[in-house]
Amino acid sequence: MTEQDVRDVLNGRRAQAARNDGAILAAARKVFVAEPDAPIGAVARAAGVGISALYRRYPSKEALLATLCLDGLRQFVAIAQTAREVTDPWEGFVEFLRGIVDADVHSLTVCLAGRFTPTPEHRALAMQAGALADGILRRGQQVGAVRADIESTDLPMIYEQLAAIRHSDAEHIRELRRRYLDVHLAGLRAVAISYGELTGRPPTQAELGARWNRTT
Amino acid sequence: MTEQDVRDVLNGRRAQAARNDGAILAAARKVFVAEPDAPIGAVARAAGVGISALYRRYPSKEALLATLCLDGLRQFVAIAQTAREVTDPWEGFVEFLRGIVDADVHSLTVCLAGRFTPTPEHRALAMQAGALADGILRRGQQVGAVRADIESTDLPMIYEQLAAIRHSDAEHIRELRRRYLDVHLAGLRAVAISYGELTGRPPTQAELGARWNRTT
DNA sequence: GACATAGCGGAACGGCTCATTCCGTTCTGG
DNA sequence: CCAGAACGGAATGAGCCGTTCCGCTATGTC
Repeated sequence: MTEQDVRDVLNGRRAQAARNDGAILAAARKVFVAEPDAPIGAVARAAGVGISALYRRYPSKEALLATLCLDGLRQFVAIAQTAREVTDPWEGFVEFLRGIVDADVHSLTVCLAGRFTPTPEHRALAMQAGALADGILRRGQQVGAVRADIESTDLPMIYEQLAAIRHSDAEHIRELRRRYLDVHLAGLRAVAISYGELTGRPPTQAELGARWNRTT
Repeated sequence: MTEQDVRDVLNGRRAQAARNDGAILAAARKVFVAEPDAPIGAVARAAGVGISALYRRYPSKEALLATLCLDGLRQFVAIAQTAREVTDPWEGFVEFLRGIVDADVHSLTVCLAGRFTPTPEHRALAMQAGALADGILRRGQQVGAVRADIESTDLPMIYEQLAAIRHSDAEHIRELRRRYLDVHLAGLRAVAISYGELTGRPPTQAELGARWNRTT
């Protein structure tokens, strides 16, 4: 058994399949985060496998999306729980938002919702996620760090706005999102307290102008 | 002639056609702002006309989009010029952003760009629009109202984020966008100056939760 | 060493959407 | 009373995409 396991790790049909499991899920995440209604063939290509390798694991596109979304929700909960451990309420709030935005969890959850029939598990996790976020927000408000006229239903709108930033490659997107999250945070800070310098650089003229250059 | 003109205004094939001109453009604006790649039939339905009425005026979907975008750019320029007249630099900056967001100009311009081949006129107007916005921003910064680490290429990202808010009906969307524009403005105000209370109400739980309720 | 088969790549299929065209009808302006 | 402008909507044809199917390979077992 041991010897076989070792072989399985390196080559062997079964090991390859196991590796494909991860590759497919990772590719799906990348593809669907970038383009929520990408064709399923794009996922296969990104994973470097054929379409059938994909259908062997998920009976339909919908099932794949549902799985992906479930992952996203779990990630959301994990991020929120980590942020809750931070002692300073404001710091925790900031870490929470940064975590959500960096991991692009919003694209994995809300942007995918509506494209598959949610299971009770989806709903339960979504509710838990909401409750956690609510707690983090309230804690920040109670110590006067976060402005009081924000409600927990405002938070998804913040993620949504930041998730709408979709320029070029993933690396650059993260940088831009962090920049504008800083603006949001400055706006969310309780009255008359500045949050600090912006991080990252704004987009360049060339990047923005690219949209006007189609010639086909 | 006079008598004929009067009749034209009330009924008459030609008058009906003239009215359709406006109806079609208005419908197209409404439809494409809400859903940038809506089918052209949706525009016809929204305008209450047949498809051929539409093709009589525009040789293709692309031509319609190009016209719409041109309108949007002109509107952008008009809004910026009005805002520039405002004496107080900060007030002018605020009015500018509010105007852009309320009129959903971003959806008419950038969101449509890439869906048609831009003409030189598009490019020229886009450049003029950019220059105007740049001036409004700089003026706000020079008097210390707008934080200094913002650049003019940041502005389109602000519109883009706000344009991403697309819940339910137009009325409600405007309210929400104003609310979050307030957050942005608070974040854009120069250090240690609060911008004021949020306007509008956040989305309700029910609105947000609707995304998890698909059962098909 | 042979074979049943898990796992796979990718072509083929069928349904659907959508831009565009076409045709018969209606009504108007002269 | 008619030529034709204007129109509504069905027909067309292309393209996209989810899903299925088929032939192949390498593996694990007897």
